[in-house]
Amino acid sequence: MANDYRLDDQVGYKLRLATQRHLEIFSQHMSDVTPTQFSILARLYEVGETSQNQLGRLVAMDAATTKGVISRLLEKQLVVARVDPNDLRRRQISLTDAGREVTIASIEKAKKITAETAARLTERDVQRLLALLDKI
Amino acid sequence: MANDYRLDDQVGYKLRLATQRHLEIFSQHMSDVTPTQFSILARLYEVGETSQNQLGRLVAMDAATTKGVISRLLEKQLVVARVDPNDLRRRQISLTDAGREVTIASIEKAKKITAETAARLTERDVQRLLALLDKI
DNA sequence: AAATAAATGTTTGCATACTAATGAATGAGG
DNA sequence: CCTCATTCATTAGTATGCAAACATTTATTT
Repeated sequence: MANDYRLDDQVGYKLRLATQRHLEIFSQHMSDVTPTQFSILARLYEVGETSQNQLGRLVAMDAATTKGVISRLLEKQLVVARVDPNDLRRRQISLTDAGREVTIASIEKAKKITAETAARLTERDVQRLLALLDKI
Repeated sequence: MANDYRLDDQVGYKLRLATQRHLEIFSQHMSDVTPTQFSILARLYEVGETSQNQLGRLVAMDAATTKGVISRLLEKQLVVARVDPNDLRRRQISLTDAGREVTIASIEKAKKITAETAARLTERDVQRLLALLDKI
């Protein structure tokens, strides 16, 4: 029966709504960079110079997706790319000085974003939510 | 300090990962329609003929986004549009026979998708997750 | 009632991200 | 050496999302 199916109670549907809400909060606080771009920046800041593909893997992005994100970050001059002399297929990506500044500032903003997204949740709720999402 | 920030522990980041996983499961089971398209179909099946904008609102989509989704459903001949004679701005959207069939079949698939997405969660976990996502 | 303003419905154009398919460089085994 | 499988990156095509624009209707004012 299709009558006992309620769209509003589906995990996927609610995931979309929650993501939507989070994106809205995100763009309010951080208009210069998208969430995807930010995650690349934050990861790059953590690990230092890395190959494009590897970097993508570190944030669970497809190589093609990573390519697009990196292109946009290059345009904004937040990162630079150089060909790895030891392996001509690879492009080593690293933060520019401007990129580092933006990243550090963005991380502070990101904390607020996370806080606002979880505003109606207790600290325990957040931990529980993260654990549940992990299991998916 | 930017050092006490861990990308992997952020709600937004994990939301993206969970969504990613869900999308993968979704496309494996339902390749003819995307999640967004499906939610429109499912809602349309619930409520019957509705204006495009109204329909979008019922699944929490922007009017512009809705337009795109409906266009694709029109191309696939799963829905039809007719101008509301009482209000020439409105386009009334309804399911075609084929659309109804696809929707009913898709709802069954969707149940499996939800089940597989939540495979590692208990029934209680799912309820908890839905409640937590709601609070976001 | 005509004129104007405000609200609503839809569309267009542009940016972002994801997928599948392709080309280039590398390295392992014959 | 080769050639073959693997890895890295890119290209082309599709879907979703938002801001701004346009068209129609409704409300308000004169």
